[in-house]
Parts: sequence; C-alpha cells; structure tokens
Amino acid sequence: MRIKQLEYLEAVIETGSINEAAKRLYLTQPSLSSAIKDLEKEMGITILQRSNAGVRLTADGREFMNYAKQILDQVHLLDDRFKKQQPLHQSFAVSAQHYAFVVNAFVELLKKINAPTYKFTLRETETENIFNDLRTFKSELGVLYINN
Amino acid sequence: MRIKQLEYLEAVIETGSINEAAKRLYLTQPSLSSAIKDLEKEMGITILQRSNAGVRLTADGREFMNYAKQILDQVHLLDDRFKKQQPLHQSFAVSAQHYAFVVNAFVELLKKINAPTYKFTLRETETENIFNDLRTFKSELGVLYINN
DNA sequence: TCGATTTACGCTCGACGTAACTATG
DNA sequence: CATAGTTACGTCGAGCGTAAATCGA
Repeated sequence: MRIKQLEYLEAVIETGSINEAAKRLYLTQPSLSSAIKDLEKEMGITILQRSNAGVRLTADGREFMNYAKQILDQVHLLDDRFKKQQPLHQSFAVSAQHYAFVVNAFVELLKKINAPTYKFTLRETETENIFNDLRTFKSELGVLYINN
Repeated sequence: MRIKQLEYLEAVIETGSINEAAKRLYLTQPSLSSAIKDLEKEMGITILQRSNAGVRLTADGREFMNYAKQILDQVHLLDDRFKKQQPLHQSFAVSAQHYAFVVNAFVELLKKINAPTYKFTLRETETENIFNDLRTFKSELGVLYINN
C-alpha cells in the first residue's frame, strides 16, 4: 500500500468517477484504474462498485476509507510541518517580445494557477535575449511571434 | 514519501544502526542508507546524525518521528483490519530424501520463523518424487544428498 | 585497520502511458 | 453510440543490488 494510492482513492470517491479523478490527478484513466485495482487486490476487498455511470463505495469501501482518511490526515500534518517550506522559491518565468497576446495568456495562467507555490515572472525583452534567457535557464518558456 | 520509508526509518531508530536495520528489513545497507537520505532530502531536514558508531536522532528527527509514528499506527490499524486475513494459507514445503540433517534443518527453520503466517510441510520421499514435487510447484525447495 | 556510512553504477520491476476492447443506458 | 469502465502491452524511472570509497576511533 502506497500513500499515493490512498490519495488516488480519495480523489475518485470525491469525484465519483475514475475519469474525473484522473483529470484532477493529472494521470490517465487506465493508470488510475489499475492503481485502485492493485489496492483492492492487496487488501483483498472490493472498494468500489463500478458502473457505466461512475463508481460508488461498497460497504467495505466505506469502512476502508474511514481508516484511509486517518492516515491521510496524519500525512498532511507531517507534510505541513516539514515539507512545504522551500518550494516557495520555485519559479516559472516566460521571456517574450512585447505583445498583447502574450500578456493576456500570462494573465490567464495566473488566474488558473492561483497558488502561491510559484513565483511567476514575465520578461518582455528583445528577440535575441529570449534565446539567451532559455539557454541560461533564466526562463522556462520563450515566446516568439514572426510576422509574415 | 512512502510508507516503506517511514517503516525503514523506524527500524533504523529502533536498532540505532543502518546496518542492523538493514539486516532486520532484509535489504542491503546502501539501499537502506539511500532510502533514508531520499526521505531527508524530500523533507528538507536532517533526521539522523551519522557516526562510525551508528546513528542518532537529531532534534528535527525526533519531531519527525512523532508525526511518522502516528502515520504508522494508523497504517497498522488498517492492515490489521483488512490485509492479514488470507495470508494464513501461505505454505512452504520441502521435499527431500529421508536424512536426519534435513529434518534437523527443517526444525531449526521452524524455531527461527516461529510465526503462524506459513504452513510448513516436509515431504520425505524418493529421489524422483523430489523432482516431480518441484516441477509441479508442490514444494518450494528440494534437498538431494549424493553420497560419494 | 576495523566498523560504520556513503558514493558509483547497473539491473529489474513497477508505475504510468497509449491503443484497443467491453459493457450498459 | 456515447460514456463509463477494463485489458494488453510498451517504456522509463525508482528501488534495490554489488563493488569500491570514505571516514573516524
């Protein structure tokens, strides 16, 4: 049993669908499906009742989740205490020419992410510097617009 | 972070030595060492103070273990409830000729394991049947003695 | 130099992906 | 037939191994 599997299961139950949960977890539906299956096999119980309308907890599954939730809560406590300190410095920088559509896209991104995990930077610079920024890993993404 | 890592760490702390813990966990010392290192790196703290006399908990490590112990306790609760039901049928069988040293070794094994997890069987049979038992997976181990 | 840990590096297995299949309203 | 799920199978990385290096009493 892996902590990840419990987190996966939690997401599946919250969404009521392996498909939806897979999207939220950024993995493919078959991968998630087999991860859950592996867990069920290891525990020797059926946790989910599958149908074409999604999934529902079985009685065993409901009891299992009670235990699993306890574990996840403890894991979160530990993570909060120790883990999340330094990822604050993580940054995502874009170097681009000065164009409105770049700024718009960047703002859209900020809206979507909306988390304090990353430090976002948009460098508007000359074309040549875009290449330099990427080569020196100063920026993660470069945007060029070539007008024909 | 994996549950295994926490269990590894627990064993290391209980024994006060990566070497000893590795033996208890049936893995090699370097593997265990790097597993612990990975955990420390992920958490961004130093858990163990290494020396040529073994290891000791740092202040961070002591606090970390308080959290980890909670997680492990919850995991054990879950395992006890669901997991350990069927492994009772697991069996370990030996096919061998009738020799005192085989019986002695088998008894030694029983003493050492001393757990109700396995069903032990010793089949004393003719040489040819030893091969058959292994081929059909009836036994896990065959013992032949060739007298010169 | 002995007994502990770490570093270097190779292999295998498992986690995840893609493609194709199944089933039900 | 659309939308849920699973099965089949390939790939890549992580976990574990072995061998050699390091380090302190």
